[in-house]
Amino acid sequence: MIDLRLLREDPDRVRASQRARGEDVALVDSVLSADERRRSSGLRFDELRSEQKSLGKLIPRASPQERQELLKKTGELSAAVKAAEAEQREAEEETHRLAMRLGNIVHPDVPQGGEEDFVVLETHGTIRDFGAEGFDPKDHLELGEALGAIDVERGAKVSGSRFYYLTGVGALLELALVNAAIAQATEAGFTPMLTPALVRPRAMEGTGFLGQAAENVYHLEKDDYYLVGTSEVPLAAYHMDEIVDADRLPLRYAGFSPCFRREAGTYGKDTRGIFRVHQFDKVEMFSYVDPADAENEHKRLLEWEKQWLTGLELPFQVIDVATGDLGASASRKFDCEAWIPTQGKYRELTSASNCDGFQARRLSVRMRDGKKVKALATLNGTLCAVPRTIVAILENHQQADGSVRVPEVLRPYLGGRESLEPTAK
RNA sequence: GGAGGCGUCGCCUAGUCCGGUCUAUGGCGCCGCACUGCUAAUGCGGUUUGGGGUCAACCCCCCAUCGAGGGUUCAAAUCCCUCCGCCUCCGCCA
Repeated sequence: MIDLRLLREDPDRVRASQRARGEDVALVDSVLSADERRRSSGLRFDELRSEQKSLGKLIPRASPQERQELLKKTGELSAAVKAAEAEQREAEEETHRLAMRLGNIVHPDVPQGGEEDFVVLETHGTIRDFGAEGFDPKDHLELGEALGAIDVERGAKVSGSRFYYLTGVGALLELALVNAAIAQATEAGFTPMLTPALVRPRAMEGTGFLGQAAENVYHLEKDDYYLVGTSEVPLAAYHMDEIVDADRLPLRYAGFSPCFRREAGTYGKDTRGIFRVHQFDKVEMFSYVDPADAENEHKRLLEWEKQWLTGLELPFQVIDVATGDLGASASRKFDCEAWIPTQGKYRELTSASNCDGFQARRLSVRMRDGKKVKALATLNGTLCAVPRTIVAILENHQQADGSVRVPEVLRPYLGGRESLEPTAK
């Protein structure tokens, strides 16, 4: 939810933001008028209720005639109060319902446009020239199958398309990645967290995933649980309804959880291998900070992601995601995209979002700064989304003989192994 | 799945049987002031959150808030109903 006070003071800014996102601009005025109705109906209720209370207090000590009179008056007031209360509540719900549909205010530096209009901020690492090395790179699935690391056929047999098994060294590789990622995050001061994968509607809605993103969320109808698409959800909701003392900030958590995504509307996209799947594990960084520190924290998250990818020796670029591709809750988003040799392009591996107070207001997470209580800022950034990282590692570090070199940072977590070798079959 | 208990403004807690004097008690913690040669002790005052009014700001005022929602009533922390959460015991099961 955006700051309604800001909306009242500077509606044009909110309109501009909605327009940039490609969302309904008229919604801004609907929210404004609903909010005005909320204010005036609340005022009326407060007055009536005040009168009713003060008269009611006189009743126990009143003389019999006075009592008759008072009962008559308060009886009439009672009906009026009920009506006013109903109207107030209705206006409040309407305001909330409409306001929840507004996306976050977009940061002024975000490039305008859609998915293709991102701006490349940085490029890191060197793309290998396989031609010069004298062989054609194999794709991650071919490599993974030869290593006995990935089994998508049985994944499909058991669970359908976009499911997979990680087997043998594939399973070990995931565990190594997760351990290495958690180690890096812990070193940086994050608290490691294992989080629930099933959450209630409020957590899902508060994090901003039940808007346009709703079609990509699994829902267990019988129990009204949602399967999280990222541990961002349980981490954002972790401090729901709490007031955090300013001197405890920043709070940094590194969540590890399975992630579930319906991938609706992606038919035919990335169908081969494990680049785009319905279930995967991910290590996610999540920060609660003072809003004044949010932009700096955003940069810090990005730096940790770059450190991670650099350690894995992957060539990648950093992009500033355009307005139309931000998602509801981010005011700005940096993605790190790793080079995928067989696709000949950079693909998203990590994503760092600054949500400002958007999630915090929806989830009622606030901070106490001296006497004042205000919404704090939340940010999140991927550290390691396992399958995509495996894709990038296999393809970028493959050797002519079909083996895969293990980057040094991972070796301690793979029993010192320096390369993954194809299994004889 | 079955039985019982509990949920009060940071934490603990009084109040609920018997509706109004609850403007929710007291303690701890915290903040301010005073005092003492110093951080201690003591005294006094303050200290839920949200919405609104007024305001340059502070102050002040009003309304809501006793897990959530409904009901009864002129009036609900208190009575009734539903739901949620936590705890204990039993059964079953990783």
